[in-house]
Amino acid sequence: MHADADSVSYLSSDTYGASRFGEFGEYMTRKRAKLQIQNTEMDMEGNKQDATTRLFHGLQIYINGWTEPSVQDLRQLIVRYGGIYHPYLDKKGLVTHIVTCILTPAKIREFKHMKVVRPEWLVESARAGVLLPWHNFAFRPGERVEQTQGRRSARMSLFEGLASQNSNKVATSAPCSPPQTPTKERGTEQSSIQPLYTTDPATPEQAARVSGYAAHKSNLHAERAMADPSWRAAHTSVAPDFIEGYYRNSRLHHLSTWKAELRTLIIEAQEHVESGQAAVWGHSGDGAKGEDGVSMRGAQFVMRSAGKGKGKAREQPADAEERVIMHCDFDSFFVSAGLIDRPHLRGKPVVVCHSQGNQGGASSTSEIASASYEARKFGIRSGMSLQQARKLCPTLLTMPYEFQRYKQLSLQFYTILMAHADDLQAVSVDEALIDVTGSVKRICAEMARSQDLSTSPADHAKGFAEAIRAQVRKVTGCEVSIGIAHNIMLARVASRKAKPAGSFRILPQDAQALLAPLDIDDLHGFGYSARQKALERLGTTTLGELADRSKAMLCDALGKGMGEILYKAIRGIDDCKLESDKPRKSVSCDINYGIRFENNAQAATFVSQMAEEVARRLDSIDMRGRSLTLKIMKRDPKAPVEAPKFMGHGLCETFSKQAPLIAPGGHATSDPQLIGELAWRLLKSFNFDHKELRGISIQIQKLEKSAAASTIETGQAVLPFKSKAATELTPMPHAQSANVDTKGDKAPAIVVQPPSQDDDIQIIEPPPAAQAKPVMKPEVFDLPSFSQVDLSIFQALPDDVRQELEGEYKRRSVTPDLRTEAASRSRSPSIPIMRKTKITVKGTNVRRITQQLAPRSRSAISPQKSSLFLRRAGPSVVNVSEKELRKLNIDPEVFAVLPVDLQREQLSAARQLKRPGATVYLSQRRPLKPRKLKPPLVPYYRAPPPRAKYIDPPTLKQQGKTKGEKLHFTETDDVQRVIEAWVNGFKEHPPNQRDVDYFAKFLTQCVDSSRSTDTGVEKAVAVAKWWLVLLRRHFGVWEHASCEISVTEGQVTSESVGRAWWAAFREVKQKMDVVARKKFGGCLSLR
DNA sequence: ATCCTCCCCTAC
DNA sequence: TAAGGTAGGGGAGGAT
Ligand SMILES: Nc1ccn([C@H]2C[C@H](O)[C@@H](COP(=O)(O)OP(=O)(O)OP(=O)(O)O)O2)c(=O)n1
Ligand SMILES: [Mg+2]
Repeated sequence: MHADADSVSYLSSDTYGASRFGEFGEYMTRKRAKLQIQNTEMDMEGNKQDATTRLFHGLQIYINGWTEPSVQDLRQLIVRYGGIYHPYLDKKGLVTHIVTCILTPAKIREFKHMKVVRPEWLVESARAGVLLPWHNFAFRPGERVEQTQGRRSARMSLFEGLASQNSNKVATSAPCSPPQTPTKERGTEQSSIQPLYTTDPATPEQAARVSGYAAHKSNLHAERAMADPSWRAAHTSVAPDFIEGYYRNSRLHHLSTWKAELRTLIIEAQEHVESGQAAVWGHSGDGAKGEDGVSMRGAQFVMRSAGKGKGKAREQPADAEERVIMHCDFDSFFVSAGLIDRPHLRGKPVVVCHSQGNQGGASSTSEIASASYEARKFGIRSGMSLQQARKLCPTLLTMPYEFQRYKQLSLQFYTILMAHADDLQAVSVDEALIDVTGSVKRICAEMARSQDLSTSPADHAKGFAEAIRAQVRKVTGCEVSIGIAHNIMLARVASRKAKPAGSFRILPQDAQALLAPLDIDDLHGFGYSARQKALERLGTTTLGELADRSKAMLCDALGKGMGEILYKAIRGIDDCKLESDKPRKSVSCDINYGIRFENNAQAATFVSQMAEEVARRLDSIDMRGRSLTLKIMKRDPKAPVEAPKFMGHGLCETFSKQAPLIAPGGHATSDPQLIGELAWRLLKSFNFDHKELRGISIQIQKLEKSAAASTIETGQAVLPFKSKAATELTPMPHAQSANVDTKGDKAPAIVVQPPSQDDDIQIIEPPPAAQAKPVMKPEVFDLPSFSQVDLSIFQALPDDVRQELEGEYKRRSVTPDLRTEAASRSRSPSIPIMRKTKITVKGTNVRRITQQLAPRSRSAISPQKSSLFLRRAGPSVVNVSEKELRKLNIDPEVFAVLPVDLQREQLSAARQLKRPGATVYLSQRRPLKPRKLKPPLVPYYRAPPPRAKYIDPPTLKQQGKTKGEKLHFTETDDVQRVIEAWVNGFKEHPPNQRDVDYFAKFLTQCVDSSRSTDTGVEKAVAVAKWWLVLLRRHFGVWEHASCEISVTEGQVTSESVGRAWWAAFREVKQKMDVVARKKFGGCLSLR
């Protein structure tokens, strides 16, 4: 597809920085030619999309009895043209028209006040390409015509409204929309009820909107199951491990958790950039808990430039109209992810839900998380129950959840976005807002210079978006769509317009016209309730009609805040800024599913388990709270004991109560005991019957950073072990055998080295060692405590610096025990010890050095410690003057701490680079000023893209030791060199399995041979980390790729090579873990 | 006016 | 079988 090639040029030209995806480079020379093509194509983008696919938009049709054409055909027709088909008439409020050929007298009476039409209406309208007046086709029983009046209010859909400026998308797709604002299936303005897609409505009002939902009916499956005491004991809230199992399977839980994690990662990345820490290398060990690779914790992103710095004023206010905001969102994310391993299902109606197999599907209340665009043509949406969907499409196919994969794809996605964005707001696992004002500006400037073709900025913004899309597609195999505009609200509107698989830009001057046909709930933040208020109090819900209401009127109807937002939105205005750095304000744990208690003790136990869960979450982010809110869902007296939804809460009344949460000293707390007791007290105060409880939520507010955040608690973990063996994976039903990731080892990796293009600098990657990350992920054993500081490095510091550091540790009541590395705490992770304080010794930022000392860096740097670091204050061991270093923008202080080989690497790269514009990440002595223009980069030259030429690769054995027996790399130094040579030698080839085995054997022996001493393990871990560093350096992007290694003959791509290396890595890591588990009861953490 | 509590709403 | 979680904006109405 040419779009691909063209867009690639945006990222790969020397103008924007070569992409790390090697093959992009080959496009460079053809840049201009391609631009021509691109421009031509864009001219044609005005092509009208087949607007007829929205012909029946807003229609909700029930087909009565026998018809000609058949019901099946009519249903296809309806959904094909954007209408909604109702298999039942149980929700008359939803249905706009009844189609029929024959009516019994009873039916005639029943339908007297409804719009009853003949099938020809649909057929003829479809043929005409326009919706004909329905009354011309009104059904007349006998001779008599009962003329129902009313016309379909032409509520334009988002897509109709924008049809004429459609982007390059596949034209045949049905419209789509997010769950809360589904394509407007509601019909007329007077009586329409908005369908709600959920499987378990909590109020009668909601229930009335759910098609096929009868609130008074019990779920028979559930009744039967609940009648069995042993089943209850095992599968409801009284089961001992209910919470764990529940969360493991809850998509919404994962969604929420990922979002919070992503926000944290973004904040961390910003902090690093701002502190001059540029690229930081860290990575995840494995999800410490049974979570097993689902957590994003430990991942890291590298931000291209400091976002709107906290505190610092944003450099250019950037004329509001000049901002370029992109809303990037995967197309049917869960489905797309699932299709990666199921290419045969592409193009079919598919959904992701728990219920698998087509057996129980007919009556399944399983909720659909995501529907393919093909499925959407049938009217299937996120949130629907499977049974409901099956009625709409009997041939519907299902796929299971693959949470781990979603996480991986998301990290890859974010990594790419981070490389291009000036600022980024994480919206969801599959969705982000990015500010690319600076990038686009640069592109425009460069384009204007390099060719006198004066193309408009719009073209470049769109081209840039396509380039990003192409890159994400290449790395993830999934489509994202991108909406572009000068503010967030419009970018969101644009992205919906862009879907699927497209991009779309809204220009300021077009905004109002584009918005006019939209409905109020097409706007982010406006949903059902706002729409109802607008309808009731203002008489309309379309933006065009609301445009003449005064601001006061809107505020009156919707409240001051929302009214003003709407008033502006209608005019294309949105002042909201990207929120990339907002701190969390609450932490909660909600469970409103499967709650069924038979006695008070069970309820009490459950509450205390939930309290433990919240406490865990608080600890994991080093927070404590001063306020607790308990929220309860209690069965509505009118509702059946067993809700229609299997184990759901059904119709409920909700209650909440807040109370101060106070620890003994009057302090904030995260103590599970205290939280549990308070929550239980509050629950009891309601005096509810335990049998009626259907949902419980504990929420902690008034958060404070825990004091322990800067303290080191003593704990047990000495080595970077996981505290507990990775519980065995529950492999996804469809787990690929080749996918190592789904086996025991979570891909230890999370750090995808982002392609850092888009800047006027050639691609360089950070030398892993150089950016050892100081900030430890708040993870159980991974603490940047003093005790973990590499003493050899510490001691190698100049005296004054070391003393200052010691003093600082002491000051923080951290007991620096220079004799042992043992101390470290078990839980509450810590914060970078010197996060807030900047300590300076002789003009040197000590913090940075401290960071170099962090354990992660130690091992990331290289397996060998002392030998390499035995140099001190001097500029470096390598023969270079401090002056030259400074000239090269290398901070001598930091340079000094690097291992020799990296010093050399860095030096030669910097020398080779010697491009004036290049900023070196280490050069942050000076106030890093030009934030966007000079993103902190690292003077590490990245090898050119793989070439076709074959290089006889060295083998492990060649490298050093005699082959076979007694693997004696006694010197880690040797091992390091061997690995490096190995990886370097095979950069363009997958590793030999024999070498992998050999290496695995060596490492497992290291682990195994260590008994009382930890030296063996330490060595093994260090070596593995070094390997990891090398792999990241060369194949960073593929780290999270799924692992099927499809090395089809002859087809050796950089991707297949990368994947093969990662697979090898995981294989070895797994083997090491097996031994480690046996010996130490835990996995090895490579943090 | 401004806060606090108990909601409701929205989003993914 | 199924796994309807969560954080944050905000409004109504009472306490201050
Ligand atoms: N009610 C919902 C809505 C979403 N999701 C999950 C599954 C989706 O794949 C993912 C992203 O949500 P989107 O709203 O972005 O929907 P999709 O990505 O599936 O489709 P699209 O973005 O193309 O509209 O979140 C969910 O589990 N339940
Ligand atoms: Mg999406």
